[in-house]
Amino acid sequence: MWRGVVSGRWVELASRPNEVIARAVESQRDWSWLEEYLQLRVDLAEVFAEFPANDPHLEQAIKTCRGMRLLKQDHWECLASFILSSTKQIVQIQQITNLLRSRYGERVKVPNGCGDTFTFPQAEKIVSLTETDLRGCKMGFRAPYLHDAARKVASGEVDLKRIATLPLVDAQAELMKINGVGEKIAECVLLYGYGFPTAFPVDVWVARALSEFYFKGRKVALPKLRRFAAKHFGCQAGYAQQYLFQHIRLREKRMKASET
DNA sequence: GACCAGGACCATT
DNA sequence: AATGGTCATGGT
Repeated sequence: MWRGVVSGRWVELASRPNEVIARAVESQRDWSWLEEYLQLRVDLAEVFAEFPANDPHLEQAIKTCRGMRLLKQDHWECLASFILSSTKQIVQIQQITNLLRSRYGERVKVPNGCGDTFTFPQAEKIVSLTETDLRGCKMGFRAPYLHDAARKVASGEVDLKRIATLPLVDAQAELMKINGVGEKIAECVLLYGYGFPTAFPVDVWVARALSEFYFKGRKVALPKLRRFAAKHFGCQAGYAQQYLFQHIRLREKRMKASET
């Protein structure tokens, strides 16, 4: 079960075979905001059909991560979250974003008995904060990066809506105008926030997976990995990336669990 | 205490 | 085009 805030509303999700059970605070006559977030109209079979043929690692990933979908997250929240992600563990990223929410977000209605819940603070709100405020949320050297992003987004110097209309390379260059946003974070935002299907972020986990699966375990430099991915994974490379990422991380978790 | 975490940036080669 | 140091903070 998952609880969170989507489009400013509290929501609880439970997954069942071939369906999702959702609960909101007030009755919803229109769930399109959630269908968009979960990308429920995407036909996974059509996505997998675009994967390279005869790739046993992708086939294995499809099995271990069955049904997994890419989300379409809020542009600003996605950008800010990935700026905060650099060389941080995922649980720590959640800790930082939760601090930001509870201190500077807006409270949302929750069902009786559920804990306090807040929206992710808007760029305009982040701009009004000092670097000390931001460092107080445990983000360390990422504080000036987040503030620069908030300033450029709030002022319109970086137009997050317009980025959706650009070709991939131009959209990436636009995001990289922000201090603290390099190729990897830009590709994350393009994939998880905008749904560019060929965006292929290469983080430490994906780099490991690519090296192990496609380069016989040799250490391969990032630019070379990116070039390989661009030609090997095709027009749904983003989905391939997410399946490889989740596949290798689940395997790691199982390994650690069996050590004890 | 060393080492690493969904990196970016800067200087150097 | 690639390598190395640095940045803050917390977990193992």
